[in-house]
Formats: sequence, structure tokens, C-alpha cells
Amino acid sequence: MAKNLPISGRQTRAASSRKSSVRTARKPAQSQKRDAARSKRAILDASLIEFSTYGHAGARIDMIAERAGVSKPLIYSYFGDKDQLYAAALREAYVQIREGERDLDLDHKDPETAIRDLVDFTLRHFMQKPWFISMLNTENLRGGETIRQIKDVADIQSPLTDELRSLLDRGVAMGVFRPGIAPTDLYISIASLCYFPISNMHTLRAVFHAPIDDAWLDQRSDDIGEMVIRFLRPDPKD
Amino acid sequence: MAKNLPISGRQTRAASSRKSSVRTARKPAQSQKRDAARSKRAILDASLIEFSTYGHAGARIDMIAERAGVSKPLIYSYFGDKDQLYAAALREAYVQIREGERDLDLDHKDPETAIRDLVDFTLRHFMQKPWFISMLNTENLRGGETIRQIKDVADIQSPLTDELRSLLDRGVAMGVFRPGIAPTDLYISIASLCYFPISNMHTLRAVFHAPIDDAWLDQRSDDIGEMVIRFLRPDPKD
Amino acid sequence: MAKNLPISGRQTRAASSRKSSVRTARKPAQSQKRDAARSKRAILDASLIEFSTYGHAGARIDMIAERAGVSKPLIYSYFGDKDQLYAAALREAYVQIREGERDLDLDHKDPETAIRDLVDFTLRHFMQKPWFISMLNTENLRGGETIRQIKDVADIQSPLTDELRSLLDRGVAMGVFRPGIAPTDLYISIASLCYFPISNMHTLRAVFHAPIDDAWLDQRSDDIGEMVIRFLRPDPKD
Amino acid sequence: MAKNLPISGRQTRAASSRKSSVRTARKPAQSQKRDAARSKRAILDASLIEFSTYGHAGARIDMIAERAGVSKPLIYSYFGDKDQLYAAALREAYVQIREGERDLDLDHKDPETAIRDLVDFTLRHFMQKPWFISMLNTENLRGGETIRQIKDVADIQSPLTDELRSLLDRGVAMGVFRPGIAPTDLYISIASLCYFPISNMHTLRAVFHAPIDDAWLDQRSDDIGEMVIRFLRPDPKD
DNA sequence: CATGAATGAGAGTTCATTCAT
DNA sequence: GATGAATGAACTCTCATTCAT
Repeated sequence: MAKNLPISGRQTRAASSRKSSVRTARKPAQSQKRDAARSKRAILDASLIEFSTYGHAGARIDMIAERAGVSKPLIYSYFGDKDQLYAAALREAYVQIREGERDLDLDHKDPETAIRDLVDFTLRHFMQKPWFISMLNTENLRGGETIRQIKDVADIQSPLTDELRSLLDRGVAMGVFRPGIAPTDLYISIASLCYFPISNMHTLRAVFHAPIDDAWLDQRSDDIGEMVIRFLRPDPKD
Repeated sequence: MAKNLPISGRQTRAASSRKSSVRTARKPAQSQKRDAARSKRAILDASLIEFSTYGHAGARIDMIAERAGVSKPLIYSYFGDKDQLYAAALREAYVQIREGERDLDLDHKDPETAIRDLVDFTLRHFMQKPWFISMLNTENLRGGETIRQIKDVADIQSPLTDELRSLLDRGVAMGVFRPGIAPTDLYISIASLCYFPISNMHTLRAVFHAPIDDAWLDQRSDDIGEMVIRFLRPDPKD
Repeated sequence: MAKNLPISGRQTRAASSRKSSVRTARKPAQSQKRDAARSKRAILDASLIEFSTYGHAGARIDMIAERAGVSKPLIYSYFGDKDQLYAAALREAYVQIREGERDLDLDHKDPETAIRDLVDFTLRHFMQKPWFISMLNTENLRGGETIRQIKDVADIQSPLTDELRSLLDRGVAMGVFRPGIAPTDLYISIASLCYFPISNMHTLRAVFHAPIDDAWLDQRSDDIGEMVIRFLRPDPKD
Repeated sequence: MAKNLPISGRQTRAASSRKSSVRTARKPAQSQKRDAARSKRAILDASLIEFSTYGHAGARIDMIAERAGVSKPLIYSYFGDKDQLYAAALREAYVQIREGERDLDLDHKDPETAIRDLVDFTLRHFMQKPWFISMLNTENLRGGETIRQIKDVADIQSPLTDELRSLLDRGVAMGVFRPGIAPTDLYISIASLCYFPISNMHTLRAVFHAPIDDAWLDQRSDDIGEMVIRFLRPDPKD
């Protein structure tokens, strides 16, 4: 179900993708047609890629249909219209990151390790599943019009906030963290530090000629962990 | 230079501005030379708003012409095509933020104050001139296609990097900062912390129900300053 | 045979019935034979409503299937395609009005009463079964393409013409009607006077602000009867 | 400005009109391009034909553009969307018939002649400009949705009603008409009798095998005039 | 210098119709 | 006999861009 996201090294639409030929190679596997669940999933995956690569206005239903290997009308029959498809893709991006965070199992690690692991996971998820960042950028560019209408989006987030709260409490009890830090603010700080360098990779490259590669990523992960830990650490005089 | 920015409380395009065609008969060319410069400026300002509000694909030349009070052919005669107009607007966003940073005069402040002032300025600029963040988001969504072609964009940035380098050196010499911090990394950290909460204001609101208002901003500015300073501070044992 | 007719106070399609998908799990086939007839009947009734409400081009097979409570393929298997379904609905409209006229039993009434009864029935049938008028309008708008292919449509009409002929003859013999009136022309005159105010109800309302309600209908029925009788009456000098 | 309306002997869309070739013959007369008024007029004329021939749902913007010799976007820029274009065509149909009625100059004819002339004109206008009847049928099929929104449609009609009122008054004063006839009812009666045989020409042909030709028309005009006059005539005993 | 008029190419969406079970 | 799944072909409408003045 995982697939590559052509986020860097993308060309202008006109230059790429004219006649995909993916369609031709599809017929033989005739056994798996007429499977509603599979079609729906394929559409959702393709939408995530298309919307995150080209934005809301730039995304093309034609391309989504082609990538999903279905016809356009099927998309409309499952999702209604472009906006609702976009909403489904946006929600899916949140679901995916939360699944990863849940697997981190922060509750059973010592507080400092837990923080560093969360930082590392966040940075790498942003890097490896770039559609999350892209979907968020797109949605914020649109003024949050859509996310306001996704009813359960706060519920998707809340388990992590709960984990962070108990994590902070444990750290304070153990004397390794300062008191008075809100879990939400902590998460926003971590997200901020992980988000920007990846989200803004291309402009940073142009402006600073900084290479955003694996080595840089490792180094940056350490730096961010360090920064957060130092921020959480109790003042020395205490 | 002044313009209204409809960044928050934005409506769907369909709901607003349908066919206003307010364009009344232009006033009879007072001085040909001045009008040309004025038209060009008006087009640039309108582009900045349009592109940052709706993204590259979502921006409409019609709307830019209307907002600038000129005809569409004039835009084409001045800027070539949509992509070149977009490039001009993107460059303009960078020019504006650098002008603000230059006025900060970091060289003549004590290092910690300088850092806190830079944080505060950055946060507030992002907040008050939202088209900067929006343009960067848009450009990164597009894979940096355009910024790579703007030749002098690194030059626009370099004075700040130089200032930061000497600021860090001064801090180290005075014993208030750790050595070994790269000015670029420092800037990226500051930018990260300031960028994310504002860029992602709308999704954060939906996910955390966090109010992003002036009070929050003041508090956040302090927190970020604190975070950066703690990161720069020498270790206690030294 | 009973069905709701939404002819007045109709909404735009977009406003109504979007995706009701009320189609709950069909009840488990009680008697295969009966169900087939029932399904066919339901499809025909639904078609009459749909075609008369939205016209030939505006009618939607989806809607007919939904209203009839059957699947679309079933419609195709019974009726062939949209055009043939339309033809069946059109024929049905004629069958219905002739059934009503037969029940009038004109042969056993005195001539003037018979005429007035026919006028009254015609006006009220047009009013109460509006799909008849709508189907005729639709078909004439299409240039009669379909009715020309319905072989027995003239047969459906002929009994009434025969009745009218003998009615006119009786009236002439009794000295209450002029001679020389053709039954076809008489029927066309009556139909004309009854058809127009109802068929064109909506435009008349807009143009004359005339209320087309029950009181108006009673008055109109009298007027039309009067007009026809005066036309049939022998000249005074005779 | 007058053009033929292919109302009878029409084919299915698929069979006709594929590549018009009207376009090719158009270029030479290059002098008349870029004329907004002419373009608008051409679009309106073409719309009247298209909408009246195929109905609201059946009309195709492509065809209108082709017949008018303009591009589709031009239509949208002048008229907004299909509904507004339809509204303009509907209004135009009313304007045209009123222009004809005004030229009849009923005020200066003796009452009975005036009535007969009005009948004759109405019947012939319905016959010769079939788009009037077709537009009315179409609009009534749609429930009058559009005509209710045309503000001045009642004004277009009122001059005729005024003329009819004074005509009836003159007739009563001269002793040739009964008193108590409302001008609106009179007009509706005349319109009814003229409308139906032409509007329903195709179904009548199929049902009665009646030929609707020039001879029939002359005869019918006389009959209708006679019917109306007899209805207006004072009762003999008076 | 400036623009009203016009359009080619394509986007989202719909709908009659068929396939596979 | 009946249907959920799927689609080709159109259709309305939009938008960057150019023409003619």
C-alpha cells in the first residue's frame, strides 16, 4: 500500500505524465476488478499523492483516476466531488501520522529517551511521508476551510497529547523536567523544529545552499532533541 | 506598499467578488512615465496577495488585474506570463523581510537581547505580513521550481547570516553563548519555531482548539526566546 | 396506479433528492412471477412522473430506478433504453385519459349536458393528472419523433371521435346544434381551451398575475362550456 | 435577423449537425469581427433556436456557439451561464410577439375586424415563429422557474391587455359585444385556440391524421374568429 | 501606453449504459 | 430475475493567453 512520492525533482505537469501507459499494464490481473474496497483505497492513496504534490487547485481528478487505475465517475460516486475527496485525503494524512506515533509506545520509555524518540520519529515521518507536510501546507494555504469540517480530527490527535502529558508528569516527578510545560506547547515546539526544515527544504537549499540529506537529518535530529531537552531541563540552581 | 490582506477569514472564491467589474474609466493619464511605474507596482502588490492567498495554481490573472486596476494585457506586457509574475512576487516577499531584518540593527545590541529581538521580529513579521509565509509554502509545495531560478536570492539572505555569525562570536567571547553553533542552524531554529505556529495556524486551531491571538503570540515569543537562549547558553559545569 | 405528482412547487433538481439512496435491502422475493409485473408497473409509473416533470432530456434513469425501487439494469432489461422507456410512458399517458373519457358515457346524456361534461372532465383531468399535458408538451417539443412510432395511438383515440360524431348528429337532429361541425375540430377546440390555461399556468401567472386555483377553474369550466355551446348553437335567424 | 427554425422534420441530434462547416464560410468577412453588439445579438438568436428546438436540458452551449459563430467563453462572458442565457432567450420570445401585436394597431379598427385580425396574427405568429410556443412549453415544463425571475415580463404584456380592454369597451358601446368579458380571459381564450393546434401539431397528426398545412390554417383562423365573435356577441333576446 | 473582445485547451462533473456476479 | 460496480462520452464552465485597435 506504500508508494513513492515524487516530491523532489518534480517536473512541470506539462512535461510529465502525458499518457501514462499504466492503464495498459493493468488489464491482465483481471481477477481483482469489481472490488469496491480496493478501488476506494486506491483512490484515496492516489489522492493523497496528487493533492500533496500539486495542491488543492493544482490537483487533477484525471490524474488521480489514472494513478488509481479507475475511471473518473467512480471517484465521484465514492467521494462526491473534488472537495470531499480532498477532505478524505487530508484526514487520511492525520490518521497515518497518529498510527506511527501510537507505535512509539512513549509510556514505557524513560522521559528523555521518549522525547528524543518522538523527535526522531517526527522528523523522519515528515521526511519519508512528505504528503503529510504537503497536505498541511495546502490546507493552511486554504485557510483551514476543510479541516474545520472534519469532525473527528481533534480526536485523532488527543491520544498523543494525553501521552505527552503523562510523560511530562513522569519527568517532573523524576526531577529531570521542569514543571509548568504544557503538552500542547511541547508538541508544537517539536513539530515546529521538525516541520520547517523539511517543509521549506527547497527554499532553504536555494537560500543557504544547505544540503538536506541523510547525514544532515541525523545531525538535525540530535540538535533538535538537544534543544528540546535543554528547554525541559530544570534550572541548575534548583 | 500598503494593501489589505485577506488571509484570515477568507472565503471560498465562489462566494466572493464574482464579477464586480468595478473597473471604471481610467483617469486620463497624467504623466505617462509615473503611471508605468505605478502600474507595475500595483500589479506586483496585487500578485503578492493573490498568489499567497490562493497558491500558484489557484491564483487568477483576472483577479490580479482587477485588484491592480489594470487590464490583463498590461500584465502580460510587463511580466511575460503567469510564472514570471509569480517569480517576481516570490522575490518581492524575500526583499520585504530582509528590509525588516536590516532595520533591527543586531550588531549594536547585547547578544541575548539581540536574539530575543530577532525572535520577536520574526514572529511578528510572519504574523503581520502573512504573504511571506504563504509564498514560501506555495513555492515549497511546488518543489522550489521557481526559486532556483532567482539568481540573487542567496545574496538577499547573506547579510543576516553575517550579522548572526558576528553576534554568535560576540556572545561566545562574552561567555554567554556556547561555541560551535552555526549561524545558519541558529537561524533555521528560530525560523522553525516562529514559522510553524503561524503557518499552521488553521490546522492547529482545528486540532488543538488553540487560540492563536495576540496574547498567545506574546507568550509564544517569550517561550521561543527562552528556548533559543537556553540552547545557546554554555553548560553549567563549564 | 396511485402516485404523488410533484408538478407544482417543483424545485430545481440540484436542491432536491441528492443521493437519498433510500433503497434499503429489497424484501426477499415472495413470488418471482408477481414481482416481475410489479417491478414493471413501478418503473412505468416512475417514468411517467420523471419524464413529465423534467422532460425527455432532463429525465434521469437513476431517479426512475430510485423512485421505482429497482436497480438500473432491471430497467434496461425490461424496456431496452431510455427512448423506449419514454415511448412506453407516453403511450401510458394516452391510455389513462381515454379510460376517463370512456367512463363519461356521453351517449346517454342530452347533447348540451354531454358537451359541458366533456369540457369539465377534460379540464379536470388535465389539472389532476398533469403528466398528460407534460408528456404531450415534451413529445411535441421533440417534433413527435416518438409518437409516430407508436402504432396503436390512433386506435386509442377513435372511440371518442365516434362518440362525438353521434353526439353532434343527435344535437343537430334535436335542433340544438348547427350542422357542419366536424367532430375532430370540435374536440380540438375543447382541448385547446382546456389545455392552454393549465399547460401554461406558470407563464400566465407571471404575465397576468392570474391565480390558477380551484375557483378560477370552476369559472373557467363554465366559460369554456358556454363558449363551445354558443359556437354549436344554430344561428337565431334559422 | 430572421432565420429558419428547423422545427419540423428534425432529426435526432446524433444524426445531424456533426461538424457544421458554417464556420469555414465565416472567416472571409473579416471586417465584422470584434463587434460586441453583433456577437451578443448572434448569441441571442442562436439561443432562441437551440433552446426552443431542444428544450432547456437538451440545449447545448456548443451548438449555440457554433451557430452564432463565436466561441463558448464569449457566451459565458456575456450571459453568465446557461440559465441566464435561457432567461434572455425566453424574454426575447415575449418581446418579439409583442412587437407584432403592437403593429396590428387594433385601436383603429372596428371591433369585430380587430378581433379577427388578432386571431389571425396570433395563429400565424405561432406558426411562423415556432420558437415562441416552444419556449413557452419549455418554460412551463420547468414549472416557470425562470419567468418568475424576469422582472419586466408583465410590462411587456400589459399594452396588449390595455388595447383589448378599450376594444371590448368600444364593442359594448357599439352594441356588438356583450358586457362583462374580461380582457385577460378574452386573450387567454384566443391564445388557447391558436396555441394548441400548433403546439400539439405532431401529436395531433399522429392521433387524427390531420394535416396542418396552409389551407387548414386559413380554415382554422376563420373558425377560431367565428368562435370568439359568437362568444362576444350579445344574446339575441337583448 | 493601454484595453475590450475573443478563444484554445482543459477542468470538474454528469449520465446512459454495460459488466460480472 | 436482479444488482453493485464500473465506465465512455459528453457537457458546462474556467482560465491563461492573444488579437485588434
